[in-house]
Amino acid sequence: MCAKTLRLFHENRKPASLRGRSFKRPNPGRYVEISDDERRPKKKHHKHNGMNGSMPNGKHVSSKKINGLVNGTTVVHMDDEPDAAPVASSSKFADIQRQRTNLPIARGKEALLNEFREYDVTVLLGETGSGKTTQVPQYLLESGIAAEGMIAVTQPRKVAATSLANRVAAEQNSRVGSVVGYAVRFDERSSADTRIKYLTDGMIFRELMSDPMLSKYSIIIVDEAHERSLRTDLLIANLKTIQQRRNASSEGKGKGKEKERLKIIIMSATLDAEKFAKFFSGSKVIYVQGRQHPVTIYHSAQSQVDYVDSAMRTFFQIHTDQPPGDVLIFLPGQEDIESLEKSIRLYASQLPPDQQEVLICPMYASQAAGQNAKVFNTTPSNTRKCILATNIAETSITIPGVKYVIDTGKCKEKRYLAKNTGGGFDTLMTRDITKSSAMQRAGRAGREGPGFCFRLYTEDSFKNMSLSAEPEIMRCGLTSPMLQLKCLGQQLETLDLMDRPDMDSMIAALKTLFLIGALDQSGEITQLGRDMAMFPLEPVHSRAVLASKEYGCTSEVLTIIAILSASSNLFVDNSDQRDAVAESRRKFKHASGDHLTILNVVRAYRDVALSENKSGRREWCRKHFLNERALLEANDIREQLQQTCERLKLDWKASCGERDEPVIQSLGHGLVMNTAFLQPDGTYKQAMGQSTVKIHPSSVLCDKKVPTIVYNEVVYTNQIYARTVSVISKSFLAGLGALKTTSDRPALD
DNA sequence: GTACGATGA
Repeated sequence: MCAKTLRLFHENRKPASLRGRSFKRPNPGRYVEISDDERRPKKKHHKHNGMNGSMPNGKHVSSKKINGLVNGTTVVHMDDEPDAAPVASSSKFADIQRQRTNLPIARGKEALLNEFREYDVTVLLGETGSGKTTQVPQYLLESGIAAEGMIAVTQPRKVAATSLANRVAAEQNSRVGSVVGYAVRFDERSSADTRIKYLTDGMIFRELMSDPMLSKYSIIIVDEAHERSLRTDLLIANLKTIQQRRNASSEGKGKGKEKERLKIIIMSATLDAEKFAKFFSGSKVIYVQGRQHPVTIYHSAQSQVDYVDSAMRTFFQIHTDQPPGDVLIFLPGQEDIESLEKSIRLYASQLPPDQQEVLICPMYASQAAGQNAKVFNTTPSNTRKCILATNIAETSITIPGVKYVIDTGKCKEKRYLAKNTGGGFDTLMTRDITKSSAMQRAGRAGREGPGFCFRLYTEDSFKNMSLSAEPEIMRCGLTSPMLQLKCLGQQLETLDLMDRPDMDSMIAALKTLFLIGALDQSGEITQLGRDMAMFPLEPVHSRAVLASKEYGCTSEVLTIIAILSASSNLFVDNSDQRDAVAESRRKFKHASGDHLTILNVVRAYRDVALSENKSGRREWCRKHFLNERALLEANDIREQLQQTCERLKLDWKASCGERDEPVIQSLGHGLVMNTAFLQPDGTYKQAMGQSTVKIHPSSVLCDKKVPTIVYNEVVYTNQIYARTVSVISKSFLAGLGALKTTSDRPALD
């Protein structure tokens, strides 16, 4: 390959437009197309001499320019004014209203409303941000279709729910929390006046527990349904039966009962529409045309084995040949981001001095928040920003100024491997992205003007990609959803889902729930199980909290569980400074293992928090390689858990002082199936399963050869590793029945 | 002898 010219990109002959090509309408007669006739005129592309140029490593790359629009829309820029003044000055308000009427969806307003009036379920197709998510709820409210009920708009992510509510409140010239409100975990703004409520799908699923018919709402809009998040799938399944019951009971009761009826609107990207339409028989599919700046897509001519190296070469090709504009590179994970950062730095330092500077911004969820925020800083003059990001930049965060996207075509995906013993493993594997993901990534180049996307895979690879990701419910552990459904009197096994998970995963979840006492032998939920479902935690964790009552150590257990269930890791890890990280961790080390080590860290942080200000605390965390975000989030979680404890009459202040046994034994009640005993070769054999696990090298117990262990989770990489490990006494395990043979347990299948 | 895609309650 080194001798001959590497032709990286080739011409993509047809525009990758969705309309009429990739997207086939299953039944054209059922569709209403609402589009603007005079589409935004395509701007003439800046004429340049193709993409020819020599790369820093001497390799020659060439390709031709093509035209092509990626896919719909994105006209409303949610990030523009997330905190617009509640009562805007008249000119600003007029400006907002002008923007509203300029949206493509505005022209179809009356046609849309007619469909909403007529059909109980509508599937509304169009890209995220086309205006449908902000406008449709307002149209429904203003037209009176919602009657006296509320309109719920569900979102898979918290930031989306809050920023949408802010935007729509501004459009209604009101303050968030009055007519337009939102509800996400740890943050709610709504009042008796609230008619449009943006909330996370997890939030509305929780509401089912106290209001199984969701009677407050007359219209429920499920947005981003194509993402098929676990909670969206569960919500959709429930909405179907709720609607059947509500609309059946409101028949023949006259007009006054109109608000009891429920209307459902499913909003999705254009792929996969038929599945939703099929699931809701009698639904109407509506297609909303959107618009976006054109994005020119290049595919590589040959498949690229080393995508990090290709990304580096492509970046410099853009940097040396192309007009200003920031570059966004999609990579699967932190490791690749770090290695690409190094090589770009190395080559950038060798560029001739008349070249623009390169500013590299790595971006991934586990990175410190301050580092991630750097992408939003304005780029210094004579500098090109190069953002190296994971999937976080695909949906969650929108970065302004991006004109070029480099797409490696890879992402990481978690998968749960069910074991018939109850506990399974999570694995994280790098895999090819899907078509919808590829289009979403390309679309990131066309938010502010015409853009370019370089795909480091061939056009054939693109064609062979699956349409959209496998629904989350098919690839994750099910103990928590199964328990919540049991609480609602439902069975995951028989629920009318769009996709049903494997039997193995469901059996594993049933066994786990039985072993921790949430279900009895016949699979019925126990009182203990109902108490467990009250906590916003994984059942194995809520079991530990409940067990702490007998041991008088709820305070300690809550602290540990809050950290374990925070979304980011407490210990930051940086491959360069591994030794320093290990050294600093030793200061907090507790002989019994990682759980009490965590407790030591939180206690130390609390002491620091008493004497230091915000920056002092941050500095202390940085010095000790601790993720302050995890500590802050855990603090919020702990407060929420305390409230749940109060409802259950559980004294959350109960403390066992410096004793460690009570804490570990409480955890043991929840993590029964996550126990193992030492074998002669130094590995551990699971007490409840056949697998052999090793203690993860990051554990304080690694190489300590303690006889029996309890651990928070297993991750399968090259080997099966137990993470967050503590010593547990053998007699305690025997008492739990964890060392008995599997034949003692009743058959659950 | 070493993992860390993204979410959510």
